[in-house]
Amino acid sequence: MHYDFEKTEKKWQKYWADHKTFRAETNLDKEKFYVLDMFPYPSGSGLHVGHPLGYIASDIYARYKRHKGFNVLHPMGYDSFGLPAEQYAIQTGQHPKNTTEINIEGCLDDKGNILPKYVNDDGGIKTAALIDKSKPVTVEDADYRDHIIKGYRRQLDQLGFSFDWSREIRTSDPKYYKWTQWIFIQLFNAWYNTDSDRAEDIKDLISIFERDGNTSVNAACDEDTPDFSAGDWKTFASQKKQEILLKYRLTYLADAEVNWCPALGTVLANDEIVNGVSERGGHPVVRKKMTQWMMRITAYAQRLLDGLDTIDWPQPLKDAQRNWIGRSEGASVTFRVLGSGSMFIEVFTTRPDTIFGTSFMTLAPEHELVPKITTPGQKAEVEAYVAATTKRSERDRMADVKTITGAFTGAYAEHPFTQEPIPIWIGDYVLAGYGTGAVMSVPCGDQRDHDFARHFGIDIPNIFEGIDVSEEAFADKEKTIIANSDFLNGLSYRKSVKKAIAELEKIGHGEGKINYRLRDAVFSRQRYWGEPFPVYYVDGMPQMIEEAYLPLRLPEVDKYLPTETGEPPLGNATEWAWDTNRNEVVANKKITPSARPTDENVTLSTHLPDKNVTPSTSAALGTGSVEGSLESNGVYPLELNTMPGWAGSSQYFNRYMDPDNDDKIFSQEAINYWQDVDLYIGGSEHATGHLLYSRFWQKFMFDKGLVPVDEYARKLINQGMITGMSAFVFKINLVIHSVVADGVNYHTNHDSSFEENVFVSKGNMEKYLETHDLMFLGDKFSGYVQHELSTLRNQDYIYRADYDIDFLPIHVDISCVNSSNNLVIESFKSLRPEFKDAEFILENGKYIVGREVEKMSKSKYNVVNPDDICDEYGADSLRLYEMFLGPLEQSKPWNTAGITGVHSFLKKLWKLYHSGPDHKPSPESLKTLHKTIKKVEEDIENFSFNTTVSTFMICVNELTAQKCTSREILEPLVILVSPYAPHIAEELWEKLGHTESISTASFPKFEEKYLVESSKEYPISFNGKTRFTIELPLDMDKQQIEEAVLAHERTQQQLDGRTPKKIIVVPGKIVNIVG
RNA sequence: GCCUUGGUGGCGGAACUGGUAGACGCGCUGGAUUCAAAAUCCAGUGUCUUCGGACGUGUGGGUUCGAUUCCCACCCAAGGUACCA
Repeated sequence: MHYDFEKTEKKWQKYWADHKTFRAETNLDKEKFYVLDMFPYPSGSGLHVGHPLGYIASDIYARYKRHKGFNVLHPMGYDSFGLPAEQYAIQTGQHPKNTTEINIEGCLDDKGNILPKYVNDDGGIKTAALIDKSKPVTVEDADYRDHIIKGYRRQLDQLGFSFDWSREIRTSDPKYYKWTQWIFIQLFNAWYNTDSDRAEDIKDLISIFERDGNTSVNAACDEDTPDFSAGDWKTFASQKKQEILLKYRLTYLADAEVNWCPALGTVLANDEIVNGVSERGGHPVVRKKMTQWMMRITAYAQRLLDGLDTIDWPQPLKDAQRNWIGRSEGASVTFRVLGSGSMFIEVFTTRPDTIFGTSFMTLAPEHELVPKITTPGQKAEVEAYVAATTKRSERDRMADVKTITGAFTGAYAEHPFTQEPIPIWIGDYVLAGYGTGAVMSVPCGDQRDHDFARHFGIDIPNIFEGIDVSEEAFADKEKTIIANSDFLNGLSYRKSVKKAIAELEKIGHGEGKINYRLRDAVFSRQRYWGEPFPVYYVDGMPQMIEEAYLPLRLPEVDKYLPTETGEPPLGNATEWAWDTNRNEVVANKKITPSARPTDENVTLSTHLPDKNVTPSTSAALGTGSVEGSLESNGVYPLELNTMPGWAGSSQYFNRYMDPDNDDKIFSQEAINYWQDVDLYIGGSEHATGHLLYSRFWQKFMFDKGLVPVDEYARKLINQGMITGMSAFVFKINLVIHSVVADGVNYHTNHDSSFEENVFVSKGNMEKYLETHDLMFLGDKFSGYVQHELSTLRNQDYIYRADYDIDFLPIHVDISCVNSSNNLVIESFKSLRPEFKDAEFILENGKYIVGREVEKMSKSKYNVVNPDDICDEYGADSLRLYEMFLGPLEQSKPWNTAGITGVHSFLKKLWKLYHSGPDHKPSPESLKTLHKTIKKVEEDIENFSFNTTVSTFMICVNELTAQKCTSREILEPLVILVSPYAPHIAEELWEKLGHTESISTASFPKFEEKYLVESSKEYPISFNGKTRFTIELPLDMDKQQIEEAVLAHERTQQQLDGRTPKKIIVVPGKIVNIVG
């Protein structure tokens, strides 16, 4: 009976689905274990072999925990809002809802036939259902399956994962995003009390305002929040009160400097920008002021930092988050601007101990005081400089950090201690967005200040004892001893910082302060395919839709682009107004007349002084009628922005615990039982995005008393990338150039290049590069070169003619390359028609391609599809092989050839269970089994899945050699294997006579007694180098071992008459003879 | 520049708290089986060698009876981050 993996795998996948084997239920009698994967964005191009790596690992762990008796929650879903579906919609008009559904469900039925709803009347297949849109196909085409989207679900199912699909969630499903909107409302109705260090209800804040005003409130709020008394509060109009409350809410509207990406027509968060361009598409990003929803994540900066100490996450990931939050300890210091009366410049410094070394101050060019303090004489220069910096893009400024630029404002500040005047400069090395946008410049202690001072000829006073600072700033805190600094003289760094802060506080010029790099997160996106905000505007002020009327569903639109007036795509909707009487979405035309957006009232600007605010959300910011107004009919414009991609992923892990609950985000029973994620597996690219935002929301939910713990994932593992083995052909790139003499001058012409495609085999290319001999590049080509050169050289006006050759590597599809790196030229030509006339220069009759490890991607033609691997070797082989490839967290290259190793292991395993009747096990077999149990259990607990696979191989090799057919061995063994290769395990389990699934069979118990040995092969080493081994009984003591070893003939031979100086005996381990 | 992770055969990778470096698999070589191929099975496979052995875990030092493992300095690669005051 041979191993028919196809039949076996289909059979058990069906069994698991039919019997709902992996359905998780709250079960108070069993200990819970929650294993979570980062849910995927279902893209149309499907999975490649790299994608399932983490899912396989988590599945193994989940299955292992079931064998260990845990009640395991192992859910899966889709992060299904996102840009690709929207861009596809813009191109084709297909509704993102439909393409998303097809990407998940696929468009085939169980038998592989295309579903009728994806077939057009003419028999063609609707484009959304195609992988390759360039090839229209019909159902009659034999190979249509190659062009059809198979669907994420089907691709996942074929790998035999033990997901509880009854808990599936999709972020774009209104039943799910209802709760994303709900959390948004909770955040809106909350403020952060710094005294209690938690989020509290906004109603409580209003009570405080009514009682005491805001002067006694210690809260996370906007910088520009004015002070007011209880009396003031009572006199404020409703609108004014709402404006003030917005400055405290955990999600708030503000006109912020945002990263605007014109090409994508949307703003981007900091973590969506890489090297100054958009992460998606690489488009330029500019700074722009826009009114946007923001998340007050900065309120949680310290707790996000502290929480990292309590969770078992990878060090690099924790470091990335710490870095991103960027806490620095220091002091804020205020400097009075001389002759200005009461203007002050506030700076943040981490080195208050160096305050006596301040010889100038530098403001960011955008600093608000710049126009106010600049003297008439310096005005022209300063304005020119400010104008020049504004023109430079963020990217230019980043790229060019070496050039020192700046301008003197003509103004002076007063040193808080010495009262000396300090010149105030502006310079773009000071960033407006960090700290206060101003620094006290201490050139002796900071290299940037030093460079600036030297460049502009400013004094460099020295305040360090015994250090020369004329050439370079001195920043070594540990070696610092302060001098020339009045009361700080002679003190170390630590002491002088303390003392300086104390003195500053005494004179009211500063205080100890902690500064964070973390900024509040922009939460608005000018896109269609995202969660709508549950927000409408009355009188320009945002109002929340009542929870009972959620979800607010995405409206239908004609097109998915911004409107002609520059509004976000939702501006195209004609039914997008909120009727506050009927609590439903109604047509825009019903909006209260005065609430309609007009050109004059588009800004929310009563508290927003800046004139440059872009009305990107003009309808959203329209003036609604005042409450109780006579003309109000209660219909108001809805918000036109949608939420960013991370909104839906910030609480999904909790929703899985109770995914169908329509009354609550989740029941308290469910959250109290399942608590938190025990193991979370996913990519490290989410370090400063999803993994930070979700921790923030979890802490908020914790403050609200909705979740029992404030960190949601105890352990996190970043799976490494599986890279592809790209293959290249090398195209000859020829340039012939000649130097022309016209009697007076010489100039170089690039006369011609070779237009034909000639590809040189790798060996020939290397030989050419070594020898520069044209014969390695083929007769035709070298003939061409010779001919061109001699033609040129025969011309009188040519002074010199020569050529350059280099080789352009071009990716070839790895399916055209065999395991010996030979190119199958015919398949290459048929896949790439543009090269159908290309010529190939072979070596030994073959074309050898170049290989390089690269990220797997379609554009690199190096993608390996798991479907193909499953067809040829089966899911169990694929699962084992992905684990066998190397450590989970490491990145490693895929090499399909190697899979035969694990595949033949499975065949050997199968044979072991089909080779004879039950016998009593031999002691050797028991030993083999128990050392396997021990090792496998240790390895799984350490997530060392690659070594487990080797252990299985060793075990099966040994049992085969022992001709073991004993049930007492084979039954525990198949349980060990089951998490890794579940299909074959179920089949063999059934073969052993079981009628129930193996999935909850109890994990075998390791028993030491089978491993006890009576003797040991002692390695005998001389000066640490092992030379031979001697078998000795284990019960010998040191003395006996030493005697036995010294008496051995090979020892005498090795010593060659010398007397050993020393003999180290470690019983049970080693003997080392020195001398 | 800074932070993090890593560097072991032709390749992927093993090696527990310092104790026989190269497990396991791929590839390669030879053999068996076969009309032949595939599949399967057996043997070998770090380098050099005067066949005694010598040398070998990025480089150079150190600690130790003994170092891939611990310490110091440096080199290289990958990822993150950057005028962060």
